[in-house]
Amino acid sequence: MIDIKKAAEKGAAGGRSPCPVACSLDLLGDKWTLLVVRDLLLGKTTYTEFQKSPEGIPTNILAERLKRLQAAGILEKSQYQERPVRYAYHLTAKGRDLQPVLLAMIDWGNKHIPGTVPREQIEAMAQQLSENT
Amino acid sequence: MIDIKKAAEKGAAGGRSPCPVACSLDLLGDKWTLLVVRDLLLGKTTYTEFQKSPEGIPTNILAERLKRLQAAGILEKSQYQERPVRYAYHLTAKGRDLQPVLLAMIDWGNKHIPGTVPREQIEAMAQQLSENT
DNA sequence: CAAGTAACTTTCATTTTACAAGTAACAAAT
DNA sequence: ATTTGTTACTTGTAAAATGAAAGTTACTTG
Repeated sequence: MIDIKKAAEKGAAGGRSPCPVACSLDLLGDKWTLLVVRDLLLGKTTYTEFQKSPEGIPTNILAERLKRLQAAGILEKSQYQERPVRYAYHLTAKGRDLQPVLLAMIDWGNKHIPGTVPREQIEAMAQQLSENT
Repeated sequence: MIDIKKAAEKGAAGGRSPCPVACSLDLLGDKWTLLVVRDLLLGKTTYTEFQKSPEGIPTNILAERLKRLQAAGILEKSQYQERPVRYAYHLTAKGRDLQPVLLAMIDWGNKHIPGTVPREQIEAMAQQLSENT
């Protein structure tokens, strides 16, 4: 028998357990973090763009999440101009690898929550955003 | 142009926005809910089994999450014996449809968080649990 | 020079979470 | 028959996270 408690004693990535789901949730398990990742996958790059998303993320939460995601290596922050100084956020490969998680959530939402925007329409938005860059 | 703000006015499923990701997170976006779903997918069925998982979910949180997931139609609670009264929890079809989300998180965790239990080993555990029923 | 914009930070009331202990109903052991 | 154990919770409370609003800094535009 595989004893997950025993395996936990070794400790994986400092998480609650060595379960990949638990470890992922330690980083992504809240109401806002994956929405920021969603926006990044859609091609949004600036603090203000994230704020403008329809869910209305509180500005202090946004700042904290961006720091955490950067510390976790999911996104990178870069200054794209001086005077006035402006920053752009982009997903790393590690961050882009979260796309399957988001797609699975989109498919589940579309199937089980009536009135949700269909995946094709979301993919069309991503297309539009990357075009006007 | 697709105006997501306008679409939000119609309101989908009472969520923050009509985005399927946002709506899913309204229900699943925390550190514990998807761990309960994970346990259910692994074949665990009782309150005590959920409690015994290595992450150590607080008992009040577990009770609240089970109620929420039941109210959302993700799981069903049934009494499987009287004297003493005992309950079993099982996923509905809606709940089982969350498997792709969990699998995507497992794959991401395995790839990017060192020391996490590999998917094959988790699948083997699910097999074992369903065998001794 | 007043108003506006981007990117935050700070403050504080409210909500959620975590930890511990308690309860009820029954079963098994001494 | 009484103590001990098990299942399935509920209650209380301190600590942490969240949400809403206002403030800050740096710079541009009218």
